[in-house]
Amino acid sequence: MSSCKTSEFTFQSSVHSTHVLRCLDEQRQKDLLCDVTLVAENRSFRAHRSVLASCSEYFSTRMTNHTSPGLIINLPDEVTAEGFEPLLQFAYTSKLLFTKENVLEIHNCATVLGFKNLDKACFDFILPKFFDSSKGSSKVQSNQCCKTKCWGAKDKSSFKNDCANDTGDASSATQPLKKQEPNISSNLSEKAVRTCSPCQVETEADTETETDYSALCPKYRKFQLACGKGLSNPDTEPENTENTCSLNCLPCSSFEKCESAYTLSSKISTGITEEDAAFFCCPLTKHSPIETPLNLCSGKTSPQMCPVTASCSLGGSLPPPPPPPLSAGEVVEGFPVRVTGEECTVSDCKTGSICPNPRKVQRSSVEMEVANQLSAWPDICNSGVSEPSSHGQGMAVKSSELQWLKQLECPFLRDLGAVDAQVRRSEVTSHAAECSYISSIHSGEDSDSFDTEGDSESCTSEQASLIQLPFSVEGIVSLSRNDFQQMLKTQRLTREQLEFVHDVRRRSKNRVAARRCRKRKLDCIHNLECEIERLRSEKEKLTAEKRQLDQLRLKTKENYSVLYDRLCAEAKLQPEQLQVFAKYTSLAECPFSTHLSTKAQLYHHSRAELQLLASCLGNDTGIYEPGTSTRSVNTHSLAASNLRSTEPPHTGNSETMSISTDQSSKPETDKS
DNA sequence: CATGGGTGTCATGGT
DNA sequence: TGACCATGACACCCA
Repeated sequence: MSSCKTSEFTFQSSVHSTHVLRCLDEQRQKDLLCDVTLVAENRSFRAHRSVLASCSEYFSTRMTNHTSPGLIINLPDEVTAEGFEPLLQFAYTSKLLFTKENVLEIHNCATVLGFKNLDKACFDFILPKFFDSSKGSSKVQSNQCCKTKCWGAKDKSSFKNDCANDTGDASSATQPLKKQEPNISSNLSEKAVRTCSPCQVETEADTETETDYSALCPKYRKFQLACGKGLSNPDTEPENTENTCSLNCLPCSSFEKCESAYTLSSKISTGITEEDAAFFCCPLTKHSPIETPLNLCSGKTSPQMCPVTASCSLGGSLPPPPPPPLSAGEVVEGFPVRVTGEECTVSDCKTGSICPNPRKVQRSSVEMEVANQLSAWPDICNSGVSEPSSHGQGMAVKSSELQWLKQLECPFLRDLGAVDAQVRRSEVTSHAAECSYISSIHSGEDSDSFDTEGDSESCTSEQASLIQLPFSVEGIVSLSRNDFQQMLKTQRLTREQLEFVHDVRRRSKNRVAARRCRKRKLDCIHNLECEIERLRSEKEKLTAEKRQLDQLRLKTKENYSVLYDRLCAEAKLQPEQLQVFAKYTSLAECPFSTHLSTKAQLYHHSRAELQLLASCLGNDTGIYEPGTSTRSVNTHSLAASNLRSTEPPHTGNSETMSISTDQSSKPETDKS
C-alpha cells in the first residue's frame, strides 16, 4: 500500500445511484422537498422537478424555465392519472408496473410526455407480446428505432462510455465495430442483448439468493423431484422459463444505455428465439460467463482490434500479438464495464473470470461493489508495484494482501481466488518458463479452486505459445460457440493448433461442468440433511402427540367403565335388560359394549350365574348392599381388563363374543 | 505413510 | 452430426 500512495484511485459506487433514487422516492412519498404538483384528471401528484425533467422531455421543457416554488402543471388531456402514475413511479424507481389492461394507457402517456429510456425500448417489446395480432408492424418500428435513435445516441457517448472510453481508447474500440458488416453488427446487437440486457431485466429469479442449478440439468431436476423437492417455482424450470419469460418478464425497467435499447429492439426485429428470450429474461439460468461485452469485442473483432480484449486476455501473458496488449498500468483504474447490470471491472475481465460464477449475477449490489473494488485491488497495486524486476517481492506482498482479504470469509470474496489466479498468471507472464517457481508460490498459499486451474491454464498457455497460437487461451475458453467457430474460420490454424484449441476448450468446459456438478451434489446433500432433520423432528412431534392421545383414550375408557358400573348399579338392570342394553350399545366404539356383551353372554351360558351376577349388581329389592359395591368393583376390574385385552377396539360382535367366552370363567372364579 | 478433501480430466450418455 | 452438458470414475495433489 505504501507504494500505492502516489497513485490516484477511483472509487465508483454501483449502489450510489440506486440509493439516491430510493431516497428521492421516499421523499416524494413523504412530500419532502417536492417542488412541483402535477395534475392529471383531477388527481394531483407531488414530485421533484429535477427528477421529472431528467426522465421526460415534456417536463424538461416545461420546468426548466420555471423557478417559482409552487409550480403546478396541468398535464395534457391525453395523460390520464392511471397512465401517469406508473410513469411517475418509474421515474423514481426505474421499475414500470403495468398490466395488460393499462399498458396502452401508459404507453400513450409515455409518448405524450416523452419519457426517455422507456418509450421505444420498453413498449416496442411489450406491446407485440401483449397484442401480437394487432401490432404486427412493430418490428418495422423497432428497426427504425434501432437505426435512428440508438445509433444516433450511441454516437453521442453512451456506447463509447461503456466499451471504449473505459479502456481509454474510444476510437479504437468503436471504429472496428462500426466497420463490421451488417450481419456482424446484427450479431453484435444480439450479443449485446445477452450481455447488457439481462442485468437490466427484472425477473423474479433476480431476487433469489441461490443459483438454481436444477435449471441446468434435467437429471438434477429429476433427482430433486425424487427427493421430494418439487421444483414448483416456475423460475427454476427451464421449460417454463423459456415459454413464459418472454411474456412474463419485464423486458426492461430502465435502459440507462441507449445501446441496450437498441439491442433489445434489434433483437425483437430480428426475432427473438425462445432460447434467446429465456436468456434475455432469465440471466440466472442461462447466463454464461462467456457472454460479456468483452467477449463480444473479442468475438466480433480480432483480438488485436479490441483493446478491451487485449486487456482481458491474460493481461499480456501470451506472446503479444501486434499491437501488443495493454500493460497492467493501462487497466489499473478498474474502469467499470457494464456486465450483467452490475459493474464489473476490467480487472475482473482481465482475470478471464468475468462473472465466472453465475451466482455473481445474483449478488446484492453491495456485495458486487465490494467484490469489484476488491477485485480491482491487485490492479491498483500493480500500478505501483509490479515492475517485473521486482516481481518476486512484489508478488509476495500482493499475495499476502490477498490472504487477509480472503480471511474475511465473505462469500463473495471467493472471486479473490480469480484475482489471486490472475496475480499468479501475471507472474507467469513475466516468467512463462519458470513453472517451478509458480508451483512454489502455490504451495505456499491456501489452495483454492483456482490454484490448480491456474496451474493448468498456465501450462496450457505455455503450450499455446509453443504452437504459436494467434489468440489467447482465454479467448478459446470464453467465446460462445458461434463466436468460437467464427474465430476458427477467420484464423487459419494448422491441424495441430486446431486440435489444441478444441482440446483446451473441451477441457475447460468440462472443468467448469465438474465444478458445477460437485457443487450441486453438495447442495443436494445439504438439502437432504436438512430434510432428514426436519422429518426427524416431525416424527418426534407426532410420536409425542400419539402418546398423549393414547393416554387420553385410556383415561376416557376408564371413565366410561366407571360410569357404566354406576349406571348398572343404580338402574338395577335385569339380565334380559342387560342383553338388550348390550345389543343396542354394541357399537364398535362403545367403550363398555364389551362389558355389556360379556354379561349378556353370561346370561346365555348360565342363567343361575347371571342371577348371581344380577345379585352382584343389585338385589331384587333394589336395596344397594354394601357387598354389592365390592363386587361391582370386581366387575369393573373385569371390564377394565376386558377393555385392555381387546385393544385395539374391536370392530365386530364376534370378537366380542369370543372374548366374552374366554372371560366367562372369571365370574365363576368370582363366584367361587 | 494413510486418509480424506479438492480438483482436473476422461469416458459416456443424454440433449 | 457436432457441440454442449452432467456425471461417474480415476488420478493427482495437498493438508
